Amino acid sequence: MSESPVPHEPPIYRRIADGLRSRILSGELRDGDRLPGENALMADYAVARATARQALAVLINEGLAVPKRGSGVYVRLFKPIRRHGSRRLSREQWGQGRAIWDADTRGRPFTVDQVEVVLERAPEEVADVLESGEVWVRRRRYSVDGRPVQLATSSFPARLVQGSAITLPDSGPGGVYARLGDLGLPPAHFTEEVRARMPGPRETGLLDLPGGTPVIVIARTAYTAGGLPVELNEMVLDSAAYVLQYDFDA
Amino acid sequence: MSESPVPHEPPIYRRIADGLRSRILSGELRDGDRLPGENALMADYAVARATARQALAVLINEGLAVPKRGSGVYVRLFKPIRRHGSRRLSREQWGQGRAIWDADTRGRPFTVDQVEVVLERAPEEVADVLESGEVWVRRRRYSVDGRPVQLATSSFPARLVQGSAITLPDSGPGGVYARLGDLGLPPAHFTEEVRARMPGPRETGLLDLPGGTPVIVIARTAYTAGGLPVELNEMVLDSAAYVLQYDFDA
DNA sequence: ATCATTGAATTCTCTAGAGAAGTCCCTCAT
DNA sequence: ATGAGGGACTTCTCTAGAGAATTCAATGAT
Repeated sequence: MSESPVPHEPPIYRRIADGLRSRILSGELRDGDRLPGENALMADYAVARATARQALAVLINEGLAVPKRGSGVYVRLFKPIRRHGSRRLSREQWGQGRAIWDADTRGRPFTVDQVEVVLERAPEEVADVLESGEVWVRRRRYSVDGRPVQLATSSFPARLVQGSAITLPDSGPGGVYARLGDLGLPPAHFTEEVRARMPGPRETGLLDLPGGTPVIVIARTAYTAGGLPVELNEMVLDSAAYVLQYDFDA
Repeated sequence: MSESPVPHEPPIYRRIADGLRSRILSGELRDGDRLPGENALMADYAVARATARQALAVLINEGLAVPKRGSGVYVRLFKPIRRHGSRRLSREQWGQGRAIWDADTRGRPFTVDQVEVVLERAPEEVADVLESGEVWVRRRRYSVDGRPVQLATSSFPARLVQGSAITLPDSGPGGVYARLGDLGLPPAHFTEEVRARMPGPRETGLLDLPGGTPVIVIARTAYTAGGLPVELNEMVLDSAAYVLQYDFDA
């Protein structure tokens, strides 16, 4: 009968989460600070353990907090790496080029953790793009400051790169693009498709992701000036570690 | 003393989730299919309700499943909209331009749900980019097929656009970019910064997001040929609804 | 000084149960 | 046929409690 004027009072765990969130966003709790844990919330709000956990899970899920088992729950810091799509058009020449989000890569070199180079049958999507059933695949993991931030899987049409250093773990000076140049197939054009989603268990493990961190997935296709696809690079990025930047003209 | 040869047997809820996930990825369970619910899992695996819920939460969190209260948990479908960064260089002219991810926008027009146009003091980050303390702000929400997919907040330096149709809810034919052209300030260059993260409660509400869906945040700055910043557009996208595409030359 | 051990604190996993709230379909009266 | 009303089923929220796994600092032995 009675229409409730307030559509719905949020549940307890949500109100606890809201309180903590506003303390984080207001700056009262700062990067790396410790949040009140399960026990503290149980005492403060007189709720059961599961309810306190649920409140913390909300913040962890939003990426605002990171749980450290046996230690506590902490406010998460965000210091992303800036990744430029097309360097050529980048901000230097455009206005002061102020950026919205802070980001430093200064003096933090990438290191390659794991490399694997194998000849494989291409899965259907890859075969479609590269117009090749057999591909050389280079899988690697990149880290910054010892922290894994990106997985990359590059595929090359086998018939084009057979015998080149692209099929070796060490692709030589200048990397695979220099080798493609040696083969008379220098990439002239790139297409990047960007998605975001939650990681699967494999990605969570390889990137050592805390809960509540999505991944950015980039599928980059490189074409020669003649329009021939020569590489498909699928990258999986820790979204907390990256800002992508793309510059283009109208 | 004894090193466990198996590093760690995963907990029950994770094994249940793994089983369901592989049934989804193998194609046995398809888009829109109903997953075994709490009660079914309790019976099948002889676990408590909370454990069954935890298993389902894993999949929901990965974006593989969507819960429908009172009804069940369903495998999620993914039919993204393709958003092009620079149309000018797009795939049409480059190879066959096969795409990795399917996407259709064909015949699904955008509609604008909500529009708000106000004069505001610019927050610090915005003021920095636009070099203006006062800005006209246009907030709107876009939907496709009645489903909200994007929030957009455009800011314009107040002193530049004062008196133009940009300050009105209906910006006229050709939109705000046409109006900037009328003012002698046509945008010539764009910079887009792209991030991904989990949504806050406001965004979850406005975009009607199910659990486990990250958002993509794009901050786009438009510059005139002279390098003057004329617009900052902050967009929040349902990541399950979008694929971004960027094309550029080497 | 350095290293190993202990113990308290913390998160993580799980059980058992209950009621609220929403969905869906079948049945019955109109 | 159409609509209203139940009733079964489902997810959602929450309580109470217990033990495992991990972290971290203090203590004690070398």
